[in-house]
Amino acid sequence: MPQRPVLKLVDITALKATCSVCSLHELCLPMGLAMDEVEALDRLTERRRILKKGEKLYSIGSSFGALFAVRYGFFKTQVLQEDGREQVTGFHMMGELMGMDAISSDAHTCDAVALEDSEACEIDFTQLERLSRAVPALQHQFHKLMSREIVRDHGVMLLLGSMRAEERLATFLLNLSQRFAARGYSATDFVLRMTREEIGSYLGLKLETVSRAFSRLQNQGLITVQGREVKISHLSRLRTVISHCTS
Amino acid sequence: MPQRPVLKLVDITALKATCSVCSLHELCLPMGLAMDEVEALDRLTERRRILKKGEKLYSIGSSFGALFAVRYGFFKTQVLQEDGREQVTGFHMMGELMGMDAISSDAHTCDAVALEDSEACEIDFTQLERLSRAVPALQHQFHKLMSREIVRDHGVMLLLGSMRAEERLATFLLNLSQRFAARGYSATDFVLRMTREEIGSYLGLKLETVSRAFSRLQNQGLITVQGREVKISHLSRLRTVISHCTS
DNA sequence: GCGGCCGGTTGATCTAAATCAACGCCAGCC
DNA sequence: GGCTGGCGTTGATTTAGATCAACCGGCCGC
Repeated sequence: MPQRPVLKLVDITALKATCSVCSLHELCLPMGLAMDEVEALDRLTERRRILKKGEKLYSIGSSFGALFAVRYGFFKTQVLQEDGREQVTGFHMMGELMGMDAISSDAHTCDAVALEDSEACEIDFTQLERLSRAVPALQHQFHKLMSREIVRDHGVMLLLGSMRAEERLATFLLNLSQRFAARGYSATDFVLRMTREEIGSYLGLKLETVSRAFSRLQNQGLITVQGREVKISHLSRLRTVISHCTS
Repeated sequence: MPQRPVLKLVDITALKATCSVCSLHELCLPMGLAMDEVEALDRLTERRRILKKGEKLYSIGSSFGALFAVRYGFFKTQVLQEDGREQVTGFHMMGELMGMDAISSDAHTCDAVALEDSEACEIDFTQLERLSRAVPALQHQFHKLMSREIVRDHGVMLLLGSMRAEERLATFLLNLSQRFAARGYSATDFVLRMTREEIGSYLGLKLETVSRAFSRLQNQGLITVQGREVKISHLSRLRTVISHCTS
């Protein structure tokens, strides 16, 4: 299995417990909080949602009451248009916060679908606002996470607006690599949780184009792909693909 | 001049004054606040930034200390890549909040450029966080505005990822129309503040393609364009362009 | 008044990616 | 064990938009 935890990971019972002992501490909402503050946060996140592959965490139009933090597993979020066209707006892995799009209208504006068996913490939003009024560090961390989402989206807009297929795929792989690395997994060997079609939707490409881009990166000796298993052979050279592609 | 205020607008001295008397009340941060709460907000927004066309409100990399609310005028925000390619990430008109991308890293991640002579309120972010801890309605309104930004970006991602040129332009025009209308201006007659190239960058198209798309919409009798003056002759038919284009 | 430049339009040609199509592989299931 | 359907790859062809190029009109500065 190409994904190897490198950080010490707490055992499975601890994983089932609260923020205070959660290994995602440094990625998620509790970051930077004092012990007693984390314990207050614990009380907001008692509900867990366990999902099988393919199940929805929430749907477009459903009423908004809580944010979700990915505990383990993998999600995609997608928006759709009247005519059925859909666009994957993001992939979400452990420690990442989902559902912030719903605050503005009190209803979810996208579907969140588990791409493998997953678990998420449910964080009541009214209570989160209440607690963050009392805990400045939590308030600020929450604002940072919302802001990060905006920055991430701008990055995707740059990608969709001005990159060619190969650059898009390289950018996507490097982003995954960096996020896996931040979680203690290998930056170079990982298994994709999504289909070529989902990658294509996210990158604004058709699945055939994604497949060809994979093959081309492989022929250039930058990566090895076999289905969903990816090995990045040259992280630094892969970086140079972006914006050196052609023009 | 095709842009006619329809709402009552306060006179120019009032416009120069505080949130309490600002005509953008219902669009901006003060929305939903009680009178005394708005007055507290006033104290955070004493600084004004007046910019000539072309000047920058802030730049990529500059340190973050405040958000900005557009008072009058028009801005674009853009991100750029090492190789110089740039992407317009948004256009911002009065009542809209800018700079939220900078919270996550304490530094601005995009340039904000005035597209005409403009003015913005500077809102110290530390103080805004402090005040919003005391005023739940302000806290919630701020969260809504950040969330709206995320939703907006998802919409652009959908556009960039799955629409054809004509649909993209129609979507863009309808969005402007709706925002002008919300501010008491005509929904059908307005003057664009940006060049074809800037529109193109925002929509992921080259300027020639934007120009041709304008011409095609005009030939279909949906709009009238003369340079930057746009008249939407068939709002509802323009809406059907989106997602009915071909496929 | 004139020249130059910027922004915009339009035409001709090129090209990256979409589309159409065939095929291979594997997993799950009668 | 063989069948089926989903997923992925690859090839041939088409096409939307990019690129290259010419031209127009208005504005600014000299």
